[in-house]
Amino acid sequence: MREDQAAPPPADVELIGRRTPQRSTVLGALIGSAEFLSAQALHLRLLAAGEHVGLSTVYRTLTALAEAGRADVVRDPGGERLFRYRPSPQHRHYLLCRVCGTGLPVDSSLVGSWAAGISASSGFADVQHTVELTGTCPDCLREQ
Amino acid sequence: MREDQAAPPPADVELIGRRTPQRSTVLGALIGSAEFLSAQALHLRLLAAGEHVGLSTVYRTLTALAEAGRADVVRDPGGERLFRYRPSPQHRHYLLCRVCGTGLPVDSSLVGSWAAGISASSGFADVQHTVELTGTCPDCLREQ
DNA sequence: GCGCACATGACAACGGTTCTCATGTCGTTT
DNA sequence: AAACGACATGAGAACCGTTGTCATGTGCGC
Repeated sequence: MREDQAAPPPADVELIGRRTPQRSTVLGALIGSAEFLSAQALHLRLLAAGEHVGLSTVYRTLTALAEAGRADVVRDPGGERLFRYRPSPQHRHYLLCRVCGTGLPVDSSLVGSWAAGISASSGFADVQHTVELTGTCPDCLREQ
Repeated sequence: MREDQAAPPPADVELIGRRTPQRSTVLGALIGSAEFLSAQALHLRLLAAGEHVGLSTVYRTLTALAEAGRADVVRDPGGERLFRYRPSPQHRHYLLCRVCGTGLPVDSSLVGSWAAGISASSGFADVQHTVELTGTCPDCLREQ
């Protein structure tokens, strides 16, 4: 972790559903993080920053955000779900650092068209794809 | 499920570690299934077939198989791990039916070289990739 | 055949996520 | 401004896949 803990409440970012202090807080923390965060990690951050938001609420908010396409979700090797705010509405893929969690967006148009081709030639309908790249980022590599 | 329940003990397939009836049974069931199976589903199948193998043993065997590169592992949307026997030693990708679980191997050399390219240009080390395609297979599509 | 390291299985423990439900509050309507 | 109803919250329990524990069993090299 290397950025701010408690992001100020986002002024102009659209919330989902009702505007409540808790949702603003969760969304703010998510936006304030450049890394992928688990729901629990985000919850701990908020607690550490003195913000009292229930774990259930964190889960609910993150899940809703993901469903609305406002967050990217990824699964770490342990099966935990990691969230990251997505400013742009398009489908993205990331190269994720296994050590610090930093996510580097990568160009995946190639994978997209590959998946589309598979979809067409296989006869399968409604084909979705998930691509996850993991590695060790240069920073973390240096610190070993 | 559309194939045999209790596969006969595999005669000539190399086991991992000691040759025990339980491992033969688990491996046999895995080989006998064309679909991806969860550890629990496989365990249930064995019970239904009258084979008494402990759930722990099923997990241990499948995990060992996966670590040895003898099985492909995939995560379903719920986070559950699905296993499938891998006859050939190479890295594979599958297009998975969300309804029946059937896995269709797909040509993924393109993705492999794409990942290798990303790896080289990003500065990340030890880059691994997981690609999961899911859809509805023609059979299941027809039955709706 | 002996012995021991490895394997097994019943069960408990664990960790992430979701559910429950009583209470609180946003925002709209009068 | 007050009231109301639908939605949101949070503490804790429940859930579920998975892994650990440990006493007992057994494959296999000697």
